[in-house]
Amino acid sequence: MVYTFTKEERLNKGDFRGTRWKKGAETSHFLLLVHNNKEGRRKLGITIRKKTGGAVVRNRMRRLVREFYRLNKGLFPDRHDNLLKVKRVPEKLSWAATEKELHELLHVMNTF
RNA sequence: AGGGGUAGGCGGGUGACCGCGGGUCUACGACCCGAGGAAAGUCCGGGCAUCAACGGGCAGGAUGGUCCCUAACGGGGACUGGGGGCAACCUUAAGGAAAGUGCAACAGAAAGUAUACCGCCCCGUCUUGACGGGGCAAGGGUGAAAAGGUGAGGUAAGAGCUCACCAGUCCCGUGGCAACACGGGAGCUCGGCAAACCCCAUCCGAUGCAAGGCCAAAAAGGGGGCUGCCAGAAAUGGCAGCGAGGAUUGCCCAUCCUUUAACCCGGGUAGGCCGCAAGAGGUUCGGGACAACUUGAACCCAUAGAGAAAUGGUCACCGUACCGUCCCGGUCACGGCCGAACGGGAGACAGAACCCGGCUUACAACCUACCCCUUUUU
RNA sequence: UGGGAGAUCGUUCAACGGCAGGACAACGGACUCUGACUCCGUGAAUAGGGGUUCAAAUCCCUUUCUCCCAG
Repeated sequence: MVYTFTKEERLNKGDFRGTRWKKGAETSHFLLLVHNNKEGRRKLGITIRKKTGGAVVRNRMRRLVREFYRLNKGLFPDRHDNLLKVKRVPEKLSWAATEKELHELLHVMNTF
């Protein structure tokens, strides 16, 4: 297992347009959408609305999610675009709580 | 000891492992660099870039005590006047109301070339407390504001009618670069609001890096007008005018460009490259200035740069204020206080997007300097 | 990123610087056997802070929030 997250694994501007997403799993704070891509590579995109908080809060949330992806890459479906939407930000942004909730999210995802 | 004022500083540090963005090189790796004092709000100013034109006028906008600083500013400094505070100190959009237009609800007699409700005084009449004529604006009453204020003289009653002091206006003198201050004199007067229109003085071209420059795929699409005269057999060419289109900020004036030739012309999207990153820097010392600032020398820094956006995660240690425990020592007015030991203990506001100078707003904990007031002790 | 507009009862609209007013909704009463309709009445608001003025929803400054436009 390689613990990296390079530019090629990111979803870019063009990847969002005209894509039909399928709902993967949902928890109180996160929503995972997946889409079978043609590149044969696992890719990740994170979206947070501006209403959820200021720039500092949104940056911190995004970094926590990306760190989780980097360390638990095998849990995400391969050869798919993964779009993780942050519905709202928890009161306290801690690594332990985020990790726990994302594990639940992917457990639901992989059982179906 | 308590309370207050002013000016600042700082915005955790060290290490390990796993990662991210950019750059360089001997390139599957190594090395170096990688958020803030406000990066924020976008309220001002400047650099830079483009517009053939940074032409004129009107309109529009901004500023508003004086002098100075600055690249510039609506920023800063010092001083003057007004206001607040016992004081340290704070605060102030602070030009013009005899250039003009306007506004002042309600109340009140009257709200601006003053006026007379209750009143006061004189004269006349008669039914002796009313009516008529005249004088007055001191007192009452209304209002946010009532035509200088207080006291004395004066008078039929009164009034700057006269006098003293105070306030205001104008003139003169002295001091100051000036705003103004101080002193003297005159006549006694002619309110408030310009963050109402306005007048005066000073300043402002417009648009903004999604500016702008270069390269430019595929597919589609646009333009090459009309009249007159001349030349020519004709095709067509030349000149002039009109029109059309384009360019400039809201308007007007003046002005400019294009109107080619059967294949050219210009526009221009996706995408790519450039713009795109070492200076109006800081500290110390010396000179000038009350200061903002400026000047000379030395030293220190200063090279983040994406293009949907990089600085993260985990762990360990250090440790200030503070909190808790223990009971060891000291002190005691027996409430506590101080020192030591042990345990806990890093938290605020907040994320660069062309770059700087300010302003404004947000901000946990800690630290520094100076000053004022009150109380107690000596 | 740049430019512009706005914030008034629970909702939607008014208000030359001079007592914040309607409509719908809510509540109470009358009418009715009961309800609807109708009539009468009641409560409730100028986004926060500061300034100018005798007096501010209105004028000025500042903060917060919302909406629209360009690309």
